[in-house]
Amino acid sequence: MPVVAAKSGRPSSRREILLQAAAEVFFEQGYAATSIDAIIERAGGSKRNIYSEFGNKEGLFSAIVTENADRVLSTLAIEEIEGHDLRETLTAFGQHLMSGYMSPTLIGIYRMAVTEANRFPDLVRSFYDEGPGRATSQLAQVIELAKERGEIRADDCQRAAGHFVGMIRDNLHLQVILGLRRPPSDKEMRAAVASAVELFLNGVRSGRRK
Amino acid sequence: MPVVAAKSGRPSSRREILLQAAAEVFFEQGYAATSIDAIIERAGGSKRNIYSEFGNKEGLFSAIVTENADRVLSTLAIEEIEGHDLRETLTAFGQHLMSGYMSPTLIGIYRMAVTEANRFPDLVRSFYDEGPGRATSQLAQVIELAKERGEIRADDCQRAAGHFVGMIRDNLHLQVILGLRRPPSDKEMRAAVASAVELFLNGVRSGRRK
DNA sequence: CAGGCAAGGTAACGACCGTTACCAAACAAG
DNA sequence: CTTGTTTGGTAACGGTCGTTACCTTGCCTG
Repeated sequence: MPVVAAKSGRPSSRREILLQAAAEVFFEQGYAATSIDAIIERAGGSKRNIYSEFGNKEGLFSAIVTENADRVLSTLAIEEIEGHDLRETLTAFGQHLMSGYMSPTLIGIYRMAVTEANRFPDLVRSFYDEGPGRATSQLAQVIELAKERGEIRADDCQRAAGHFVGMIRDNLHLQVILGLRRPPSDKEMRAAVASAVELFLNGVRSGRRK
Repeated sequence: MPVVAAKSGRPSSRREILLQAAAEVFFEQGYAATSIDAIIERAGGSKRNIYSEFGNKEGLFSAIVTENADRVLSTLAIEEIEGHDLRETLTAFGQHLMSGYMSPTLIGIYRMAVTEANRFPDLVRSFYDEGPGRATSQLAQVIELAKERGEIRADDCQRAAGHFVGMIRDNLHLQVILGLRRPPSDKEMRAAVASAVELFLNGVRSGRRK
């Protein structure tokens, strides 16, 4: 009775194809509006494939979210907490953050997380914790260190970090999520991040002016 | 052949009941996962009601979004552009903005707009334009005036306004949208707005320190 | 080569959904 | 009271969906 976790050991290329096709359809149509037939139409083969590999529709969805999320959310992390220059660290982190948020995969997962929050509360919870939540906490550490070095003043570093990631998302992210515009180019992203960093730094910096 | 705009003149209380019940179910389950039966179960009567009043499911959905949005999005507007003190204006505006964003109605519409963007592009477009878009533009005007008065320096007022509304949404809005926490209390909202205003002002202010 | 076994395709089942045809009840007009 | 009309409830229809039973195919083993 292979109900659970169908043969996760074998690295099947078929599985990858199914996941890829399913992700595309899910991201376009949403969970409820996506039919297994539509996925198979894109992936080839038959429905029997999906039910052998993932059990059912929810299993397929969970697999997509967890596997893609693990891969994409890790890019939101800061690699070097101990950056020498705060402005450089913020800029680099902001760009990482923004290109992560703007990636098609994260856009798709984000969209689904919003509407399927009631159906998959655990998935959504871990999505937030390991993505935006962790990124914000890491940034808060960076800010805390800069505060201890006396470079900035901040009452609540966690809150300040939240403000920063909020500025990074901005209306740009909202517009992309709503399908009102395409993701920004690298140049646009750099400009937006630079502007946010400037605003953030000069609002938090203790002494000198640039 | 009453296909269009079924008798919009008469102020029917029945219509209000249907809209209310439908909004609740739509907001909870999403568009695709909501059945007409589920709405009727909550509103009473029979499906014939809905099809007489709204034509079909899409018509019902459009009615919900437009009527609710008109009412809620107007609260995002700034009443007095010519505020005397910038900090006061930003604070008042930020609180308006945040309580608007956190209202159950806007949360629900926001959730649906995200996933049904492909199905209702015009609705989503006008939702953004008349809501976040207009709010940001109005704020940009306020900032522009303050800049002309020499109170602040800002390269791009539209962008700065975007940063501000981004800070207002913050992770709080994201968490509420994802169903990870309940909307903040008035006290929490005031604290978050005050913090954002402080960060924004000191990053943009030309001369003095507080 | 023969036999068993896993994998995949086909088609069907039962449930549900949006929509509408049909009918009964309420009501207005004469 | 009678008749025509409008409103609202019932039930059914066509279609789709998730899921699975059944069967064919090809492969592995002896």
